[in-house]
Amino acid sequence: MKPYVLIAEDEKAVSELLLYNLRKEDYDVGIAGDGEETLIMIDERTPDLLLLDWMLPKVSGIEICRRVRTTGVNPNLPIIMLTARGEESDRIRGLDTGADDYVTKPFSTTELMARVRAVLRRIRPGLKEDRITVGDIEIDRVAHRVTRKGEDIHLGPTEFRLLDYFMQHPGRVFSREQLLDTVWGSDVYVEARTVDVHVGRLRKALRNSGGDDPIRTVRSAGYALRED
Amino acid sequence: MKPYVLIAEDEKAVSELLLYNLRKEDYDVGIAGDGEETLIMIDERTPDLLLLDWMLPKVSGIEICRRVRTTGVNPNLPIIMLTARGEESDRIRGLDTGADDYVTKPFSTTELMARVRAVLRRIRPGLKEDRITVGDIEIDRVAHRVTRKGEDIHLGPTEFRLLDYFMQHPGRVFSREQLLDTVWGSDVYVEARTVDVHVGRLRKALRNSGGDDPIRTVRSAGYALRED
DNA sequence: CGGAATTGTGACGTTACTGTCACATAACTG
DNA sequence: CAGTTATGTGACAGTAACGTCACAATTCCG
Repeated sequence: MKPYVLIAEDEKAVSELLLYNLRKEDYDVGIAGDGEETLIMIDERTPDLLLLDWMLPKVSGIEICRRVRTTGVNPNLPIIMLTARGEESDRIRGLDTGADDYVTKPFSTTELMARVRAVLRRIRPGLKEDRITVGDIEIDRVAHRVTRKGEDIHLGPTEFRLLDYFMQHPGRVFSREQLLDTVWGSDVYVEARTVDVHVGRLRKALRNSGGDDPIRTVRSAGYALRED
Repeated sequence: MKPYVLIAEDEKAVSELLLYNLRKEDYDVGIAGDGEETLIMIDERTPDLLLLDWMLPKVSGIEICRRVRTTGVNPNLPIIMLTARGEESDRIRGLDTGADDYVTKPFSTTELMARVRAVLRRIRPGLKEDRITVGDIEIDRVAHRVTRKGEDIHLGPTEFRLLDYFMQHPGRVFSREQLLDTVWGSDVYVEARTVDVHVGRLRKALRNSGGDDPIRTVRSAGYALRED
């Protein structure tokens, strides 16, 4: 199951940047805009990680941190503090209140994501990342494995990437050119018709494990994965 | 019992400053001056926390970090990296290698102490076991012994580490580069194809004790251990 | 130091994947 | 319905990846 990361952040721009990047790394994400909301959302579903702004309306980040540590459902809930302040006294206060890590705004997203991975790896060692299920098809991007109705399906590298891409955007139609750009790479030149052949191979492989064709041909537009 | 903190730091001034402050906060403290010494001291008495300089003579800090994570007596040993470098790429590399936290020199002792408290306060769930079983294969990391269906299997050091790493992440595919980084070490250069040969040897050894090939080749991606 | 064990690497045969063509089939259009 | 356009698919040849072997280099150990 995907790790659930809760963002408690007042600034819209920051929280949406985080949302975007966390989703890209395949986490479940929730956003709380102020302190009260944060406490409620933690109660509703215990996050695996809390990205917590120091300054939050209504209830401050540091107060939330303290409450989680002393009274929360999961007192060990990993917390990464976000703050605009850089003064040392505050940093120490943040860590001593029980935050596991501390990032100063403006932060680099790449670095923050690395910290997120570091914290989550600690909490859930051997975490199964990156699994997507659409209908009866499941793709495990880490194990590089595809199953349909539990049955294993062998795909070549290109077919795998193709399916992977479709499954990241179920229902959406992609032109042959788009698929070539993203699945093949923008720097190689191959005929557009090649996509047809590989879609055909992918279909064949998926058909072998029962069920009907999950790929929809959209005439004069491209292909899409059925949402189901 | 007092927590035992091991300092691995080349600079005398820094390590003595740390020693002084850690003792003041009532920790047991050990000091290792270079990489080799660090590895020996970890063997002698497993620390509760390692303060690890990035640049160490003989064996680099990052290499020690990696070894602790992949082959150490306690792969979950908390590590705080100390470094003079501040470049982002290094910071990320440090975190991704498995460091729990990261402090840039010159650091404030008060802040570092706060981080030490933060790390030690944290409870580490799911300590890595001495023994792992995947399918009919069992690996005993303490006794350095591998069995399949009860039968003993002799593996060379590299094959052992390779299998160990696979078994820590069953099902997950690793590229040759990843395997070289983690199993061989980030500082040695060997051909990627070397992995093939060792995987071949591992396969052969495992096949000898009956059963079929537990290692899955993922074309153009790498290798993985079958989960079973 | 010398033999044994372990590890690295070039060579080579084999397999699997890929892109393209040619033609068959299906879908649109008027 | 016939012509046109778009799509499906088998065949094939070129290529890259793979597994294994043989041997070289290195390390280990007495």
